[in-house]
Amino acid sequence: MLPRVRFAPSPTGWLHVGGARTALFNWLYARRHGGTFVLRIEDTDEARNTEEAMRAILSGLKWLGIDWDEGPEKEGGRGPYFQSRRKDLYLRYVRRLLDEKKAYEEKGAIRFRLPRRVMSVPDLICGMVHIDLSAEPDLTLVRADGSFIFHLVNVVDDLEMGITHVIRGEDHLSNTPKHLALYEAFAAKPPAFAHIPLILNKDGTKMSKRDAGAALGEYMAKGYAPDAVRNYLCLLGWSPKDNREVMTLEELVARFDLAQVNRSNARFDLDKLEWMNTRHMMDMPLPRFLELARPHLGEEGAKDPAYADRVLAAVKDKVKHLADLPAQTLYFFRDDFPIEPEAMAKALRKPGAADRLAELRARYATTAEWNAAALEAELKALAAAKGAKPAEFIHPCRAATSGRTIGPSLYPMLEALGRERVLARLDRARSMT
RNA sequence: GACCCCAUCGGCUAGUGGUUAGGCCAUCACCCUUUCACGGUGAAUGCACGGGUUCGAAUCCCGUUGGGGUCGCCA
Repeated sequence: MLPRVRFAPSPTGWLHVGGARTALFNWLYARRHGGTFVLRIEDTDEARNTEEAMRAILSGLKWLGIDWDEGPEKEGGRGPYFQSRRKDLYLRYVRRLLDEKKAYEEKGAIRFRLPRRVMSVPDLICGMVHIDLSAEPDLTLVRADGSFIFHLVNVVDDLEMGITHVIRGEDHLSNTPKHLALYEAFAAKPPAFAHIPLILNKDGTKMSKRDAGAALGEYMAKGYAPDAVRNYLCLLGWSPKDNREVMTLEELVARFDLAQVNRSNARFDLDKLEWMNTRHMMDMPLPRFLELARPHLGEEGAKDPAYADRVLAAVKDKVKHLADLPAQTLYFFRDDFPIEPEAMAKALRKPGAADRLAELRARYATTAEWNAAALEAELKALAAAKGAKPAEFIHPCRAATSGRTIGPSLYPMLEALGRERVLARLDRARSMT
């Protein structure tokens, strides 16, 4: 039987990295085994649910490349996929428990009689876990106001939706015996459970929604590559066991399985995510980079899309975060870009810089082919002819054309800027040396 | 507090009785170099502790300590 798994967030806040990774593991498991990934919205807490949070969760999942086979915007045979629209169903299950005296009413609420014995949870990751329910208080299923409690709806939905594997955070492990008791009361076969370790903050405390860096939206806004965030998240609690770290989506799908999921919690390490991000930016094909980067360029990029793409290609291997793009590429789009003090001091105000810029300007004015290779050959030939090191031309040229001391490789940068801009800027800079 | 899970460099991890305990991030040094990066080489740093089992434990068992989680009419 092909697996059916689900991610069941409650729309009470933004998607956080822990939830994102849980979704990812479920999705990966489904894709790896040709199963079905269901997205179910657990909106039973009407007071705290927001439409905004719902949209944030969906867009976060999509951003990570996670699609669902059944769920919101994609109705399947087991819907509806919002718990707020399944109340009749829950009521039927509760009535049945009431009829069979397995539940009772108390102060208007309905409570489930927990079996007072040791329950065993066969967990795919933690092994067999025995938990004694003898001292546990009965489980409330329905509030006095008639709304339903998580444990009830979660179990009923997993049952009704034919979920075969419940992959969720380890924080649910201790509650699982109660869920098992519910399955038993419904005379139903429970799904397999796999409790994955939690993601901790850098200081080892549990990462929760409000912690710094916990919201996936932050990474989306700062312009991380989803390929990198997804890859990094997978490496928290899972390992392909062969020292491979940088992997594409396809590679992750091909390698992922529950058997290689760890039992111990992992800390979120921003430094490594940064590294992973630049790695992915450099490794990814240009078309993919353009697709991710274009939206971050803003108005400047929209004026001349072809030029914008050339700019992006030139800076691709140097970008840390896509959100930095507007500031980082300002000089490509505006002639009134600032000349940084450091560029002024270290390059333009050097003795002989003005002459070099003039010589280079003359040379570039007549360069036949305006491309990186030709520009490099011209500059080096000029340097050799003047008995100077290429660097003595390179640094003033970079400062003059970009106003900065750091940036992409010079020749591709000049090629992208185009002859007209480069010559004008070399002229302008001479008067500032 | 009770119960549950966990424990290898600072972080993420490989390792399932015999290894010089490996890789990646971060750190430091050097090399490469048109800047910044990238890349390369090297360094430093680890099996939480105590008992067992065994010819032999990072690996198996028990305990201690530490960390995390759960005990809601939150999910």
